[in-house]
Amino acid sequence: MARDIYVKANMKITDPPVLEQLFKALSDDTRRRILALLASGEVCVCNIHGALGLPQPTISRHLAYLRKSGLVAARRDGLWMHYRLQMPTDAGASEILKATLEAVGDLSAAGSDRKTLSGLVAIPLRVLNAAATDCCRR
Amino acid sequence: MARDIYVKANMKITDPPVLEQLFKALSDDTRRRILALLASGEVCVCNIHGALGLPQPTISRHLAYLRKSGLVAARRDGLWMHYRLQMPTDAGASEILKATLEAVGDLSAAGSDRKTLSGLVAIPLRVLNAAATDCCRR
DNA sequence: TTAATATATGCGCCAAGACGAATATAATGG
DNA sequence: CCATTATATTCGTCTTGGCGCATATATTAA
Repeated sequence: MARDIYVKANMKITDPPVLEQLFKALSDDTRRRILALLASGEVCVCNIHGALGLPQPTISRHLAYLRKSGLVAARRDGLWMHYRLQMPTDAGASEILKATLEAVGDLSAAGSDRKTLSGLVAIPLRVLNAAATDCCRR
Repeated sequence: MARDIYVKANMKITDPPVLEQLFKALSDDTRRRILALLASGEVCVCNIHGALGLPQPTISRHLAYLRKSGLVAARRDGLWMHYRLQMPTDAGASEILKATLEAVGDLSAAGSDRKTLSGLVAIPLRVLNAAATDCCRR
């Protein structure tokens, strides 16, 4: 099980702009809270708004930022917009995001957000917690 | 400056400011190249300057930023300042940084920087590569 | 002391981006 | 059609932080 140390021929190609965008997206606390929430599954804007307790335009603008960064995807359902996590196709970026979700998921803010969301959508907190934990391990 | 908060009996939680600073630090390409270079070991400012091919004040200011972020440490040796990586004490931040170093280390820019550094310090490229690869696996 | 080298910092300018407040757009129902 | 609800965007303002350029500081040697 010798490991190759002369690796240069087929280097993985993480695009610098991909990392640039990723880290800028992760540089905001509100966006990290949103991503941590979406780790539990698809959530509609009004519930993100309700769970985080921040102004709706603020949520909307951060969601737009995350959409442009390719970290979330949206689905319209009548009046509601449901957002979900979208893991980067790039392997390196994906690993970084997973590590981030794991770290952020343990924050008290994330736990509190999930708790509030649990009340809003009538899903048991333990289910949301389990889904969030599961998300970063796959 | 406190880094960790202890909420429940034995549950360590990442302090938000730690992640905030980490991601801001990682949001710059030059800083990521510097960190990737330091993954090979301690490097003096003039060699970082030489390897990246960027103006010395630019390097110096980014190093100051990384120092304030707690990601690098400096050691003076006569005229020279040697910088080295300093892994965050926070477990979550540490995992994120490791994943980042692994992704960045595979970039062609990082490989090229190590190659130039190899010429400057007369250390075989394969040694630098091996050290960099080793750094993010521990 | 002065000179030389290595490193750090100050200044001016500029772009990204966060926020509050107001408003615009989209979809549905009456 | 109009009203309502959900979501998105625009505007003005402010802060952060990047860069180039010049200069300041630190250390060593002559």
